[in-house]
Amino acid sequence: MENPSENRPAAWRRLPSWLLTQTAGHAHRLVTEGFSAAGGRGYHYRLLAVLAESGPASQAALGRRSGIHVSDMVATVNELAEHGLVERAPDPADRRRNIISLTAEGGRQLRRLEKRLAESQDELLAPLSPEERRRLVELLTRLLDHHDRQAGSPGEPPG
Amino acid sequence: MENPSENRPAAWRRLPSWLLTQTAGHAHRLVTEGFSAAGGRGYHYRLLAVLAESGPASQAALGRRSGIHVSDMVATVNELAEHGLVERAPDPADRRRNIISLTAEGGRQLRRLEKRLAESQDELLAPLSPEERRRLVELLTRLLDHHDRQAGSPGEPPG
DNA sequence: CGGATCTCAGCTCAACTGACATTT
DNA sequence: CAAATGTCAGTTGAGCTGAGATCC
Repeated sequence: MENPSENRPAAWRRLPSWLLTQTAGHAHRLVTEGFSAAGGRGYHYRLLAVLAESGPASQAALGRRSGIHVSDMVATVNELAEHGLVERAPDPADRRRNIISLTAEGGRQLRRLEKRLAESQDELLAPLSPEERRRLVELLTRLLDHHDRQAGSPGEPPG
Repeated sequence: MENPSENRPAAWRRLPSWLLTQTAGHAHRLVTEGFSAAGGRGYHYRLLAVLAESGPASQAALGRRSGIHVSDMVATVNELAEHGLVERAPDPADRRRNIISLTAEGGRQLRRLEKRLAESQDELLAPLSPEERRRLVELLTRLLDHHDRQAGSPGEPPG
């Protein structure tokens, strides 16, 4: 029995999991490059965005809302605070907590990062029509909702 | 200007890049768990699959066909060879090369991994109908082909 | 010599784990 | 006491870089 296919493209390159992880790799690269051009990174954007949307909060609460791990939150807040984009202040009502708040410069940086992010999305979806983009987003949203509810501990707030 | 939304879900959770990286994370977890249940890992499957499809070859050639980096190929071949799933033999025609070939036991392990992989795909796509799965695969394939051609050095063989 | 091959050590980056001190 | 919070050190896993030895 000789091997019937010496030059066939590997079968796994059409599998959904492969397509997903590979396109996600490209997406991650594009987004990272965009953020980097504005002097930021993914965690910076996520923290700034949550601060802008939900207002000042403790590091633990921000971690839950942004999906950033508590121990990574420490470094992220350090970096943003060093550049004056957020402020760390002790919570007088609970001395374990730091209250993190967005500065005016932090708000401006957030807008820069949002602009880069929008450009990245467009570059990522370049080969798809508007209708196709909507369908892709809809299918991925269904997948993500399903698996988030599946894998997240039952009863846990959906972040 | 008070903040108009204290509890809105973060905007970026509907962005294509976020949906892609998150669903890819779930896909990666499901596939890894499946492989692990059969005593294997992603690199093992990819190498065994390429060997079964293209036949024995040098480590460098296998690396190009599987997308596994040459230096990771060393460890992957070591692990598979330790379990008797592949064989390493010097190439008499070119003493720089090792010719890697699949053993019978390696073929059986490949079939086990393929079965687990198929199960993972089904679990990943559980919330989608057959028609939706086809559309998702088609859209992702278009995205991946576009960005592979975009990012891969022009003139490079498409792996 | 240039270039390919194999090997090893180490790095990156996002995510996570474990431990610890402090406070509630 | 248990639980939450913030901090630090270290780990994982996929992918990559750099260097060296060997060979074509």
